[in-house]
Amino acid sequence: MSAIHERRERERANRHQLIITAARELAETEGWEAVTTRRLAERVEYSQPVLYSHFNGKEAIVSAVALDGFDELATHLRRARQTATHPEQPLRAVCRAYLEFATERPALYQAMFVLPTNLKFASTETPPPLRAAFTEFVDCFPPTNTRRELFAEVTWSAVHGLAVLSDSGRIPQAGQEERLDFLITRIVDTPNEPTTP
Amino acid sequence: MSAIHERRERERANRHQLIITAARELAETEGWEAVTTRRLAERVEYSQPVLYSHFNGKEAIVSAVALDGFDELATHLRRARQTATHPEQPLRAVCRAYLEFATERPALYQAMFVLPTNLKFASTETPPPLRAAFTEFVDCFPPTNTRRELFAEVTWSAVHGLAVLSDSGRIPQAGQEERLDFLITRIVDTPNEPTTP
DNA sequence: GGGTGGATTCTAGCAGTGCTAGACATCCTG
DNA sequence: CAGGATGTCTAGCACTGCTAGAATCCACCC
Repeated sequence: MSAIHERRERERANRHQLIITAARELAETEGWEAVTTRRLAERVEYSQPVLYSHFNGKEAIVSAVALDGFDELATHLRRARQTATHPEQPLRAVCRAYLEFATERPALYQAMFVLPTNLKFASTETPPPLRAAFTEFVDCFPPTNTRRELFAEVTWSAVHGLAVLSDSGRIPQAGQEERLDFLITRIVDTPNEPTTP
Repeated sequence: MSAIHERRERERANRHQLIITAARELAETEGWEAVTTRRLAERVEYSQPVLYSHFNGKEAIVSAVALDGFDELATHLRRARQTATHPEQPLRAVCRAYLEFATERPALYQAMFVLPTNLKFASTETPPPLRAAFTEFVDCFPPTNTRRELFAEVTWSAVHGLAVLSDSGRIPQAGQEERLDFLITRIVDTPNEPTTP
C-alpha cells in the first residue's frame, strides 16, 4: 500500500514544481501581468482547480517563485563574494552581482521584492533562502563591526533602489555602473564608526 | 456663445480634479487595489464612462494623482532644504523629509514610484513637478561639484530603497532613523571626488 | 475479473475587473 | 418651438481570481 502512494506523492511534487517553473517562465517571457490562472493552467496542461490544490492562491504561487529566486540569489551573491580578493572588494562584488541579478531576471526580481507575497522578512520565521541572501551582505563587513546588520540593510536598500528605479525607467539605464561605483566608494572607503553616538 | 462654454469648461475642469482627489482619497484610505472604476465612479456620483471622457484609462488617473504628488513632494523637500542651516545639513534634511513623505502618504508614494504610470522620467518631456522634486536633491550638493546629478540619483535611489522596503515590510519599520543617519553620514562626510578617474 | 469507495480532476459558474458601443436625455441654438 | 449637437447612462464584452459540485479514474477487495 505504500509504494504506490509514494509514487503518487512523487508525481504530485513534480507537478508542484512544474507549476512553479511554468509560472516563472511565463513571467520572465511576458511579464507577471500575463500570468493568469487560466494561462498557467493551460501551460501545465491541467485545469485551474489543480492549481488551488497545490497553492492557496495566486499570491502563494508568486511566493514560491520568489523563494526559488532567493535561493539562486544567495548562491549568486556567495560566488561573487568568494571570488573577490582585495580586502575592500567583497561588498563591491556582491552589489554588482546583485544588480546583475536584478537586471537579468527582472520578473523574478519583481516576485522577490516588489510584488506582494506571503514571505516573512526580518522575522524568526524568515525562510532560510531569504536569510542566506541577506547574510551575504552582512558577511561583507568584518565580524568586529558591531553594526554589520545595519550596514547590510542600508547597502541592500540602496542597491535595491538602484535596481527598481532603473527597471521601471525612472532612472536612465545607462550610468548604472557609475552610480554603483559612487555608492560603494562612499560606503566602503570611510572610517568604520560614523559620527553620532 | 462664449460665456456659457466657459462655464461648461470650468465645470468640466472641476470634475476632472474631483476625480483625481477622489481616487487619491480612496487609495489613501483603502489602498490602490480598492480603487476600481466602479467604486471611483460611484464616489464622484457619475457613471464609469465619464471617467473615460476625462482620462485615457485607469493608468492615466493614477498618473494624474502621482503628478499632484510630485508637486507636493517638491515643495515639501524645498521647505526642508531651506530651513536647514548647517553647511552639511541640507541633504540630511531633504532625505528625512523624503522618508517622512513616503511613510505618511504610502498610497500617494506608490502612485509616484511603484505603480506603472505614463510619466516620463529623466527625459526632455519630464513634467516640471518631477524635475522640481529631483532638483531638490541636486541642490543639496554645491554647484562646483561636477557630478551633482549622479550624487542626487544615488541618494534618491538609496532613500527610495529604504522607503519601499520598509513600506512593504521587507525591512523592519524600526531603525529607519538610524539607517538614514548611517547613509547620510557616508554620503556627506566624505571627500568630494572619489577614487576612480 | 468486476464492483465499489475514495481520491482526483474537470466543467461550469460566481462576483468582480477595465473598458466601450449604442441608446437615451439634455440643453443651446436658429 | 423644432433641430441638432453635447453630454450621460445602460448594458454588455472579454477578462480576472477563485470554487461548488458533477464526473472520472483507479487502487483495492472479494
